[in-house]
Amino acid sequence: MTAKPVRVRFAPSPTGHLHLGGARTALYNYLLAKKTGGKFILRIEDTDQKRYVEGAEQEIIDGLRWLGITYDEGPDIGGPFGPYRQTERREIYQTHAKSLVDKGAAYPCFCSAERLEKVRQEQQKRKETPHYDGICRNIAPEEAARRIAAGEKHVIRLRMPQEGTTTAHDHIRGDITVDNKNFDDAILVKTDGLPTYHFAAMVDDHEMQITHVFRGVEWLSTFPLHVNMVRAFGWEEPVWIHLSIFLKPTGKGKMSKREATDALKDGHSIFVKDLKDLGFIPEGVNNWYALMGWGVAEDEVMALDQMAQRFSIDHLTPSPAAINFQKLDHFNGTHIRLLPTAELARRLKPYFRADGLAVDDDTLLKITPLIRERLVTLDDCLAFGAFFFKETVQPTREDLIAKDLDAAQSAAIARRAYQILEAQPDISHARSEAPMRAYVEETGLSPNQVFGIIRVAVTGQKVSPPLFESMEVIGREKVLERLKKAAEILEN
RNA sequence: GCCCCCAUCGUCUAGCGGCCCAGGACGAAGCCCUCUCAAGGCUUAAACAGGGGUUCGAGUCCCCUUGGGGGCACCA
Repeated sequence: MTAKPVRVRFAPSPTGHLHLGGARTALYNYLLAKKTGGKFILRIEDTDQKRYVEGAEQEIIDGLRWLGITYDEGPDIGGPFGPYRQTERREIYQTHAKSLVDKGAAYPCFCSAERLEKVRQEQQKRKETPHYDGICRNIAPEEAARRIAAGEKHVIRLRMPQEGTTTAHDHIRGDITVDNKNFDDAILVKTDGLPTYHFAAMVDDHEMQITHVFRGVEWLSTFPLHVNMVRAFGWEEPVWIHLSIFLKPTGKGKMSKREATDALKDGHSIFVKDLKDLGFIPEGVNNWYALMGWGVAEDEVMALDQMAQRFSIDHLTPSPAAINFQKLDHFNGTHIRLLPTAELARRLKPYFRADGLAVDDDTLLKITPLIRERLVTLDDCLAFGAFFFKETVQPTREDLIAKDLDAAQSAAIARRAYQILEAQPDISHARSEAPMRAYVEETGLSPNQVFGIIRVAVTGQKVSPPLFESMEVIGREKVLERLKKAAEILEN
């Protein structure tokens, strides 16, 4: 493939949360730019004032930043092809619309939305495909100019060819040929003077010198329309790549609002913001959705820079992909284990803090290697390590009783463990394990039974990081104290 | 209804006419390791939607059927 530097763009509309599909489109753009030494642009498509959501643009920016998908030009950082918000580019669209009208490739249409709606309903009643009836198509330019000058409300429509076919080329799907009679004369500029997506996107992609366009398959049906527009201008076409959508885990249909809520209850989400809050790390998240639609033969675990090296638009797949949250868990856990200890500790800290625990860095650094391979998400650290930061633990009597033993026997073991450990000069892993194993030997019980009692006594839970390492971190004082308390609980 | 797209293990995918009795990953099952839970190692089960062509030869090319998805707005 070409190593020529590309100019690519992610162009979301600020109408909701940044989700998986958007993030993946952004990622592929970013990857291609990095791979070729090109530029990646963020452009905000905010021409629909009705659907505009306050804060959505910021969420997109924050989400991309968190994911590590950085852009070279964008609304918040500027760039040589700005502005990067479409509402700030009105004049540019006006100019281009005028040039198209002058060429006769577009024309003003004075039909009201109400009339069009009526026409549409009548067509549907007659079981016809709804379409614009084209009555303004043949208004003489002079008359149109007069009506515009008189202040009559109008839109600008593209004069689409009414016969023949249009063939457009998609990089992963090949040629797509459609009969031109299936197309309406699409609206380019709305009554409010703002461009529609169709128009604004084509104009901006040209103005910003975009070489490759990644977008969702929802644009595939209007693809020939866009190509016609670009050709009407006489512009060079970019390489088009239509990415498939994500299906819900069952593979039947898109994720619904309800299913998104259910996923959240299960600790998963299709929204970037949630994923962050849920304790997923960008490395894991990126790796996960990158591979839904990009086929890699082997060695699937990759960081962003490795992905950029290996990325190719020739290995993108056209078929829709069902979301698999189990795989997200896998990638997340894998990338957590790949993090250097100090870095992981740094990321874990806020989760302990949020739980109201007094975290000291020294302890945090010691326990990080102990809990690391047990984490699927960052907030799992609480389940495995919260007790390290607590003064006391509250084991239940039930948990303290080992399998096949009774309370008195278990208490005796706790007492004996106390004596053995107290006799040691310190409670380091090296010092504690050997005598304890010797004791297990002596009793004829299983390590599981004996260590189980001590684990519950010392950590307050049945599942914990390795016992001896844990005791070393907890410290001699507290370990002995907790052992004694456990014996008392059992003896009552 | 009309138009367009898609189709390999349960899921994500490799495969771009012979290298494939189809490879990897997640998940599942079993074994090993083991103080719990994990992590790790090994092993197993699991797929070319169906039918026609083209070709010496098809998962790979063409057509049809079926199934799935998307679109048919002064929304993106």
